[in-house]
Amino acid sequence: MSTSEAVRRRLSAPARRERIEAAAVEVFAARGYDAASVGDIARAAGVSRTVLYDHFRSKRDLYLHVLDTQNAAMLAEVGAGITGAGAGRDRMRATVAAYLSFARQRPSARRILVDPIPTGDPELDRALRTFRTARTQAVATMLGSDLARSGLPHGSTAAEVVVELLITGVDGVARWWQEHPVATLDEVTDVAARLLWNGLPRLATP
Amino acid sequence: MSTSEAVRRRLSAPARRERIEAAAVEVFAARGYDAASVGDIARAAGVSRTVLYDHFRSKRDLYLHVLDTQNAAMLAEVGAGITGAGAGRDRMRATVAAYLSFARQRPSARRILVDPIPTGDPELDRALRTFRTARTQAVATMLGSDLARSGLPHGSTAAEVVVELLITGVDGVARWWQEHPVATLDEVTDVAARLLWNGLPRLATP
DNA sequence: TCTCCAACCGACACCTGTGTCGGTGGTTGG
DNA sequence: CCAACCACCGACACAGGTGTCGGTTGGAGA
Repeated sequence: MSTSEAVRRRLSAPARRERIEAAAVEVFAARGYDAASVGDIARAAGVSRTVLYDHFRSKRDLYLHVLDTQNAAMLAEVGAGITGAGAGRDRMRATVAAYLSFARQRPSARRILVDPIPTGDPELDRALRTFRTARTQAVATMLGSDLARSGLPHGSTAAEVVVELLITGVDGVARWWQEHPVATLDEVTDVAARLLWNGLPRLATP
Repeated sequence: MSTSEAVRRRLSAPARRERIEAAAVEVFAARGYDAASVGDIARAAGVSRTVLYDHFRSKRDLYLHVLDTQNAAMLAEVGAGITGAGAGRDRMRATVAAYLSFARQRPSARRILVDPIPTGDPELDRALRTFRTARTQAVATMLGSDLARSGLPHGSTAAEVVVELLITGVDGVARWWQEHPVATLDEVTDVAARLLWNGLPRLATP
């Protein structure tokens, strides 16, 4: 232990790379892709600007890499929170809780992945769209039986509208929660899940 | 009538200003504030770049003006579509229909006003936040009686969560509709309103 | 301890965008 | 018809961003 981690100035390439990615997540989330400069990210990573180019081909390359990593993290974390079994109602509640929990712990990741950021770059927009449709698909299959029971066949307009409203609505709640952190996960989850399952007039019924 | 409108090259100041604002709405919506350049907007308005500075102090000034105008238009159009009277359920349906209709007719306005665009500029972000809370307030008062009947007092956490989920969820549907224009306003409105009023398992019941 | 790889950086070239200024010519009221 | 106003523009100065290159030095393996 001749060189403690705190004193070490020169990191190994993977470690530095990881720090750059972490910094990039924050800066991209805070300012958006276009407004975030490589200089900002490098400074946040505690390194000179050119070091970034030793690890990533370009700013766009870094961004795509960040998207990939964060999307995988989100799928893993949210997916793990969903118990496949149980009544539809409990499954819904578990999913909402998992997403809200993830969004609370990694607000920057949520923002980068979910908030619609127009970049004008075809490749970047395509990547974001791909992630989004994957999420939609996942939710659609999760709710498949419940939707079918309500007479909404898979792929129908009505089913797609329902799924879209669920996803964006819950994400909106996540955004609200981020700005009002006093509320507890339980109460927020409860209200959201009950609204979606019972409807507005029956919110009080469990 | 020596100079017809089609041949006229030199517009009056207000007319030119209006065209610049219209072009700015499109460009800002397509690329976001930071990535949209004054040159892009000027070209879209069919005019040289410097003309823009004869009408607006700066790019930021133009943006704030655009936000103001579009927000007013949205409030007017959506507000007009809401019938104050009627059962809570019908009021909800009318509001959803009004918003979806607006979003369909003016997709760029919807995008600029509602999609969360991080600019990093305090004044701009503050303006957007102001518009957003105003919208939230409007929806909250509209649903006030229904929320109270469900035991959610005005201003409570639960009430705010419900309102947030409604707004963002319906906006998500608007976004979906924009990318799937085949669906009719009636069916989309119907599904969204029924989901929010009846809950997922009772979607089929009218 | 010595050596050598690679993590790191300063300086440079280039591009794109914003905002300014002086001038030019279409348009219109007299 | 003509003179003055003002809508319009080209060219400029400047700021800030991206990506490159050659050199420097920490630190791990011998």
